[in-house]
Parts: sequence; structure tokens; C-alpha cells
Amino acid sequence: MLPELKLAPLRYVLAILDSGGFHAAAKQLHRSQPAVSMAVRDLEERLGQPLFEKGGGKALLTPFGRWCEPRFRELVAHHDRVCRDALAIARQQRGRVDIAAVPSVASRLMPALLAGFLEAYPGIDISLQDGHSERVNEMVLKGEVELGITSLWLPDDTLRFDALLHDDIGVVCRDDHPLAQQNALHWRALKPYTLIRNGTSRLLEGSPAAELLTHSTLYISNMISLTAMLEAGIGVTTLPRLAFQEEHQRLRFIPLATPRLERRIGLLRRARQSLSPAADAMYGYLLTQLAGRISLKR
Amino acid sequence: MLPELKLAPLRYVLAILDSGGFHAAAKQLHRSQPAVSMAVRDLEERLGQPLFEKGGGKALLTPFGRWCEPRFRELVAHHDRVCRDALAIARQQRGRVDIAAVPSVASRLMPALLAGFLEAYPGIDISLQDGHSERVNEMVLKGEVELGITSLWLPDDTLRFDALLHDDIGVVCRDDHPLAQQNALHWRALKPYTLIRNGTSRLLEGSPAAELLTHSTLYISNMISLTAMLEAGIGVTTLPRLAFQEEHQRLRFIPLATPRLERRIGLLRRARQSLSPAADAMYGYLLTQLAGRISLKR
DNA sequence: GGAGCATGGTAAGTTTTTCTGATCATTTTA
DNA sequence: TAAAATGATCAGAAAAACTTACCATGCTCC
Repeated sequence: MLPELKLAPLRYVLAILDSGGFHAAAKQLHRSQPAVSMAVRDLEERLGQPLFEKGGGKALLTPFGRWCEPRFRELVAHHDRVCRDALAIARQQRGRVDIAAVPSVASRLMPALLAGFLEAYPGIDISLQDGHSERVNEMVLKGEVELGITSLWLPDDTLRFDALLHDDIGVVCRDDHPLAQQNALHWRALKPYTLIRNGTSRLLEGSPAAELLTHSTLYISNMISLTAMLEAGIGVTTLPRLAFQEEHQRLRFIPLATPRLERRIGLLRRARQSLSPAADAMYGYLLTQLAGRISLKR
Repeated sequence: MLPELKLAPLRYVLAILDSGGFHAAAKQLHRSQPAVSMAVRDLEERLGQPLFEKGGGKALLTPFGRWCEPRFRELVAHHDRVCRDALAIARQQRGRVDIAAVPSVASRLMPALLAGFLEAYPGIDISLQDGHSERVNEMVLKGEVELGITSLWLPDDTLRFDALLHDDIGVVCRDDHPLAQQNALHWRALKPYTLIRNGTSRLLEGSPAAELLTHSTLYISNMISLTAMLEAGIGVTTLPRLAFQEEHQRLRFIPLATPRLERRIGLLRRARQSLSPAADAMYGYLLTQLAGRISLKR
């Protein structure tokens, strides 16, 4: 029923109008003049009406041609717009990534990383939200974000995990605490003191130090509150080094030596689903930026 | 720079999505499955990003593909819309004709003709305006209308005239006028009476009867006023038969026998300019409808 | 667990489309 | 009137698109 109007002949027609003739259009299009003539004739046959006046020497539109011209222009412009946008996205010059990260990474690592990414890929919009590791996991799984930066990953067939860095677990206490002068600790050294559990405490599970958790009666999820407790000297806690905020003058971080514990922080994405070009750019960027820094030592 | 996205592959992609697979799409498109596969692969290469997930068995879009789908849909729909509209116009199923006619034709002939045209070509809009013959001539010349129906045509290189019918000139007078009982008149028979000139009086110019005009002191351009004058018995006038309104019970039309005068009524159009499809339909319709009726005898 | 039936991908050859180069007929320009 | 420019035409060449036949893989159902 509907003949298929190819875009090239439409361009030919527009070029003829813009350049004022078949010959000029052919040159502009890097085609031979017969190619233009034949394409136009074919188009006219498809439509069943001539577009150009046959009489005179110059290329003049018929009334039907005049009706067609603006529509052809719009259609070609529409094509070019779609094409340009698609290419910009494909080439990672535009787009959007939604990522999620655990709070420590979001606040400690992402600022510098995102600054670099924004510079390397201007035009890509970024949305970063934080959540505890299970929440990050869930957001990736449900497709709420394309990428997650998290630890504590239970092997899952539908998710893919790329390790980025290892983060040592240690003890945090006030600088006047008896443990504060140590360089490394055995877990039993903590037994005498009040242990405040927090969202990262489950990292101790499965290790000898897990016994400490059973004797702990205080759980604080919020990091601000937790540091306030520690500054008040209420007790000590365990934290990954990255989650320890160095800005606090009176708090000290002492690595656990026995058992040596660490969390693996890595990039999470859906396994059998490719990333958007923008997310792919972010993925590659994060991998290369954090490639060398297997462990966090400062 | 911009790769040319042909519409066919976009349709293939949409067909794959709508039918849920390459095979089903191929059948729906009356193509072989490899043709669809190759077209999609080519499209993906042009864009630089895959549109479909390669892993699983089913055809699933990548995030990039999901971004593309609605734009492809819109673009294809836009094409089809332009295509359909252009065809409708080319096939004279839609469109618009602007025509002009001298008042006698506009009021006596056009009603029936347009009724028939509207039935034969529903969907075509018509604009009809009337004016004296010079005005019709000018409107056609300036492109204000595509077709004119007029008499009194001075040969002109840029205009083309197709004769439609001959319209006898006669004398109109009240039924109690001395001339009213005649069947045919010699121009001299008018000399004793008051002659009212009107817009068609110049048709006498160049004939022996032109002498009558020099003795006429009354000119009425408006037809309503003119008939009122005639009904009042103020005088007689000359009119083409078509311009004589038979509805007036008290007025009579007596053909001029010597000289026998007539006006040629015909279709006027620009010479070296083709018509819009709608106007072409009107042109052909008027020619065929009025082809047999060379002269008006009732 | 393997036959059978889907899925989509690959390769070689054919058909269709599109383009070129040479040439022609007209019209416009100088 | 000669020269230059316009677009149209045709046969053959180049390019694109398609088809048939075949392969690899994943899923379903005895």
C-alpha cells in the first residue's frame, strides 16, 4: 500500500532546491547528475505526481512539490536528529548513569572519582545514591541503578561482581583509650571493652572475632551517631578503614591483625544484561581508576 | 559524519520487538530470517552499539536499544504519515483548489458543478470567489487562484485558455417592452430605447453594435441593481444569456441576431505551471462536464 | 539424558537497486 | 549564432539487499 520513501531521494530533492539545480545538487551530494535525475524520477513515480516542472530550463517545483518540500525537510531533519542523538549516546558523549554505593564509598571515594568522570565525559548525567550493601544489591538487581559499588556480595547468578579494592577492618576508639597506642590488635584485646556494633559489624561474622558480637549490647546504625558515641568514650567499634572518618581528631583506627579481616569492595552489575553506553563508560572508568589500588593504605 | 539510517532496518527492529523474535519478524515482513539478522547487525554497526542482548535465547533489548525503540517508532510513524498524506494528495483524495469565476458562471453553473465535484472528490476543499473577467484574469496570473472561469481573454503567453462554451449575447427588457415579443433582434432595433450598460457591455466592442454604447448614459455594475432598473422599465440592456436570471418573471431575453455576438467562456490557468493534484482534478472534471455543451441553449 | 524443536548467526550466490559515463535534446547566455 | 548550461536517457558496472543452505546453541519433553 504505502510505498517506502527512502531518505536519500528526499535529500536529493532538497539539495536540488537548495543548490538551485540538478547539476549543482549532484556535485554537492558527490553523485553524478543522472543518479539525481533518476532518483527524483523514481520518487515522482512512487508518489504518482511530478515534483518538478518539466517545461522550463530551471528546476522549479510543481504545486505538489511545494506541498512536499516542507514535509520532506522535516522528515529528513527528524532522521538526522534521531541519528545524531543515538550516536552521541552510543559514543558516550551524552546519556545518564544511575549508580548506588555504600555510604563509605559514596562519601570517601566517589567525590574525586566523579569529578574526574565528569571531566572525561561531559554530557553524561550521573545519579548517585547510597545505601547499605544489601540495599545496593537490591537496587542493582531490580534495575533501579545500573551499577552498584558495594561489599558483602553473596554469589548470585544474575549479578556480576568485579573486585575493586580490599578494605581492612580495624578497631576505632578515642585517642585516650588504652588500645589507642597499639599498631595492631588481636581480637581478644577487645574483650574487656564495650563494643558498639554498627552496620559493618557483620563483616566479623564467620571469623573468630564474631564472638565479640555476642557480648555487644549496643548497636548504632548511623555513622554520625556512632562517632559521637566513640568521641564520648562510651566504647569502641570495628569499622573498615574506608568508613573511618579521619577528620575526627580524637578517634584512632587500629587494624585488626588477628584475624586479619577485610571487606572486598567492588562493582556490581546485572550479569546477563549489557550496560547503557553511559554506564559502560562509568564502568570502565571506575575499573581503570581503581585498578592499581588493590588495598587501601594511607 | 552521520550514518544514513535506512528506514527498512528500523522497521525490522520494531517488527522484532512487536513479534518477539527474529523468525517471527521475518515472517511478518515477508523476508528471510538472515535478512533481518544482517540488517540489524548492520544497523548496530552503524550506531556503534548493539541493540539486542547477545546472550540469551530470546530477543531482548540492550539499554541503548530501549532508548532507541521509541525514537525509531516515531521516525517510522513520521515517515508513514508524510507518505500517506502525500499519496492522498497525489491521488486527489485530499487537497484544496482555489478557483475564481465570473459572477454569471459562479452563480449559474458552479452550484451544480461543484455539487458533482464534491461528490466525486470528497476530501478536496474548494474555494470559489467571483470577480469580473479582468479580476479573474489577474487572480490566475498572480497565483491567487489556480483556475479561473472567465470570458474576454486576451491572448497571453503566460496563460492558457481552454474554451468551455459559447454564450450568446442578447437584449434584456421588461415583458411589456415593445421589443419583448421579438425572437431575434437587429442591433439597430435598440437605437430608440434607453440602453443601460453593465459589466458585460464591452462584449459589444469591436462589433457594429458598439455604436449603441456611445449613446448610453447609464452604467450599472451590480446585477441586482441592474435587474431592478429593468423591472422598473427604465430601459433595456445587453447580457450574455448565462448572465440573464430567468427567475425574473417580468424580464425577457431576446438574442441579438445581427450581429450575432457571443462570449467564449473557458478555463484559465497559468501556462508553464502545472496544477496541484486537486486543481488538476477540478480542471479535468470541468472539461469533461462541459465538453458537450459547446453553446448554451435552453 | 538425548531427540526434537526452537532460537539466532554465518557463508556463498543471486537478485535488486543504485550509480556512473557517455550521449542527447533544449534552453539560456554571450 | 556559437557556446555553455540545463535536465533526460541508456547500457553497463558497482553496491546493496536478499535467499537458500547450513551451523551452533539453548530449551522442552518424553
